[in-house]
Amino acid sequence: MGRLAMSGEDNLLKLVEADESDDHDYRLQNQVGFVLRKAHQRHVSIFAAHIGDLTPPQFAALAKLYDIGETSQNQLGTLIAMDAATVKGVIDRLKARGLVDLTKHEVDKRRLLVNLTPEGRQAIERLIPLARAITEETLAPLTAKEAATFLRLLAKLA
Amino acid sequence: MGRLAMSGEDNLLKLVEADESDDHDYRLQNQVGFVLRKAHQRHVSIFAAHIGDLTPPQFAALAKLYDIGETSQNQLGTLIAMDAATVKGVIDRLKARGLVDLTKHEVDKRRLLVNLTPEGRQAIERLIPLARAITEETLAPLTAKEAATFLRLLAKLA
DNA sequence: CTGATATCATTTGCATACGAATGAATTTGA
DNA sequence: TCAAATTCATTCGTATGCAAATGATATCAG
Repeated sequence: MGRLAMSGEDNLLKLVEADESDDHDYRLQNQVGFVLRKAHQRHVSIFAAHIGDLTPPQFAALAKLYDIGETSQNQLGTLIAMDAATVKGVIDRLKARGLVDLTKHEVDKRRLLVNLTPEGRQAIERLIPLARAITEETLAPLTAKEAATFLRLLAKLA
Repeated sequence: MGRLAMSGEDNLLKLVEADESDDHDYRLQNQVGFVLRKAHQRHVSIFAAHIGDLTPPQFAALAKLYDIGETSQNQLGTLIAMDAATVKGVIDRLKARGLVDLTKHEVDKRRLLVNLTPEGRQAIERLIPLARAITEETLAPLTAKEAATFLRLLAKLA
């Protein structure tokens, strides 16, 4: 690995100018972090175009609750990759909209149990078909084979 | 495309139970947006471990200025994929730390020109080698061949 | 049993990220 | 030329995202 944009020629010059040329070989556009950030931005934009009244993290919380049922706020955060501070805000907003409700764990008084309300269940069932379309549109620049490869490699990175 | 996690068996049952089974086939972990978000989180974490005193967006701004020299704030935002409101905050913080300076465009009085200070130049030259290491570590779960494939497909998505 | 640890949740502070509204300056087009 | 449209920058509001500190509760070890 190392230099990503260095042609085969001009090696002598590169050696002579060493540091400065080396730095200017660095291209932001080729760095995985920068492109990852842009790809994520594009996906969020596609998501918003299909589902305007819910953010991807809010959707993730509902979808996970629909999948596994009642859990503690912290456990839910672990499952959808949010730290405690972030998940609290997401759940608070879902609660304010009546999509989840919160109850204290009877045995372990530290825990806050989160569950879908009937409205929340209805919402996620309505949204899942849209989410399938969002995934498809996000992957649309790739062929089916490329998409499969991409998802496999992305999963190894995440 | 469509259903991502449906086995070949149970098709009759699926048809009978239709909607409910269909919804429960949806797995958040397989959705490109969710995995993209997690991969991005992991990269930011690796970045922070190597470069603690600068965020990836701040680094991107410095790297781009180092690459192209003075530009307007808006143009810089376009080049590093940030909207006007976001880039303003990033530049304000870099200015507060003395890494960039701002001057008014003499001809077009709407524009705010951004440039590296000597300290900013020194900082980015020091950081670029670390950024190369960050890219390598982020891609470490992949073989060299996989990494090349991944970057090619990711670029098509972004 | 009890002091040390660990876990769950909350709060605060800071940094993206973006939509929408606003104001200033420039460019366009009839 | 001059009104309309566009561009650049700023501000406000809302929503992640994470580190660090705090408080309440639970578990563990001696």
